[in-house]
Amino acid sequence: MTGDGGSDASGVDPQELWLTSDRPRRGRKPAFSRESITAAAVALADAEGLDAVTMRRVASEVGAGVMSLYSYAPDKATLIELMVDHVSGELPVSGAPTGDWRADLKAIAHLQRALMLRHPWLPAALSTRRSLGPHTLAFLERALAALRPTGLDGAAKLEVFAQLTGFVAGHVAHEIAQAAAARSPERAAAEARYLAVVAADGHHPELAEALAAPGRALTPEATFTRFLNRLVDGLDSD
Amino acid sequence: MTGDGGSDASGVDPQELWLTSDRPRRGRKPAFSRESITAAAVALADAEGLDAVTMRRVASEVGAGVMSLYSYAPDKATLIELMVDHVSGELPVSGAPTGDWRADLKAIAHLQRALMLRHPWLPAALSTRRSLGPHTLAFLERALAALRPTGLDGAAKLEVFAQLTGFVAGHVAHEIAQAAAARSPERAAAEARYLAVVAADGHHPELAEALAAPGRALTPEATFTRFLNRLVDGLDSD
DNA sequence: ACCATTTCCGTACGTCGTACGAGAATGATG
DNA sequence: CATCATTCTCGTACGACGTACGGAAATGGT
Repeated sequence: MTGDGGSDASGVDPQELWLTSDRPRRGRKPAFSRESITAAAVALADAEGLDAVTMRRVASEVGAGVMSLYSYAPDKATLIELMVDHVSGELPVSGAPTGDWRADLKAIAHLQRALMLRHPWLPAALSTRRSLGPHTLAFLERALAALRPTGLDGAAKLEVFAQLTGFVAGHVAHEIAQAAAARSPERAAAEARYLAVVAADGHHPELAEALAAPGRALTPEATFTRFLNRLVDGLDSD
Repeated sequence: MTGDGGSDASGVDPQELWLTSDRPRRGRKPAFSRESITAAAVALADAEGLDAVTMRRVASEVGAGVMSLYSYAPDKATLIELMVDHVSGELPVSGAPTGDWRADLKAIAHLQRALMLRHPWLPAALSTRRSLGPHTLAFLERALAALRPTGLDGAAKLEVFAQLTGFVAGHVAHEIAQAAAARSPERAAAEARYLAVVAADGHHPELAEALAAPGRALTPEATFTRFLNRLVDGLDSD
């Protein structure tokens, strides 16, 4: 318990993390940094998935002892929040509102999607908890600015942003799962075989028909854009 | 490796789980059942959350040895899929299409939301993997029937259902998180304090304003309905 | 009576997050 | 420069997890 202003990452409030001032005047000098540890964790997750992010792996990646990490983040959940905010720093914060708030909102969603495709673990990490780090907040600020012309009240604007983010995360998660399934033909074949059995049992005529009608191959991008347009275009109808 | 038709739960294909015929003619009689184990796991998750569902806890809840569970499900992930399909059995399968497919689709979404509120671990369990058990398929069949009047092709109908489910899961997850936050005033106060600091730093004018404008208190139900309407009402605009 | 088959489950292994606390490094103070 | 409080480093250890292994027990077919 160091009171406020210490650089250690303990504290009751999760938010207190983002408020820690950076340099204590006494004591041993830190050999690592929150930044480098977070970056290593992100690189690990990008390369091998979120499950590969263990305290031991991150520590060895960064050349530290395992327990040293706990000087920079009080627990693993916090480290993941740091990761989320870290990659959120890749989101452009400039690009002020154009006046067409629908277009602005769609552009924002596309930025989020691109980020999540670049860091496929992000939707899963977001589903655990909402982070409120500086980069996340900067992007939120941009989204709120874009929503200004709607005249919505504060709570509604925040709600729209949360909903939009949730929508993008859900879509990208699905998109990634599809891509992964397509990459392992054995799994895909097994599922197809199973569905064929179900379709043949006579109790699922609609499913049978849906599977029989091929439907044109649509890029994930196109599907995303279509649903996004539907959601955003309906946004001011109360 | 028992070939096909055995009651053990092994097999390369995850789907094979749902195809296992139930009674092998030889060997010791099972002391438990997939059903009772799954039900115990569901009860546990309902009462203490998904993290409380460990093989040891489920086994002790059901009066079995830990390793006995593996005669009924090949691994924990499969057990969770069983749980998902189990609670999906609570979804009414009757209630044929009324002809107004938008209303039907909205009703379906409301049913899903109610189910997820009753089993708050469900959104998290769904985010891991899509299950295709008999109850899930029965409900999918109903949704496809409701979508028939749209004239969408098979792939598009499946996509719409996946998207709708994802939307509901995302919304309910958010809803549950909000409710949990509201129930622990300390956390809420900490977050409010933190946001106040951020709002006061001058770099987040939009956020400051959004927080200042109170906005009427809207029930989660109302918010859900609003977003759902937006999504569904835009659905046939190509 | 025998045996193939299936289930039951105690034991054990490797991995995880992380509590503890001893040692090393540092800046402030005399 | 000596002391000391402070801060960081990290080896060790603990409990909990998923689950592989394999022997014991039960069952139905022969």
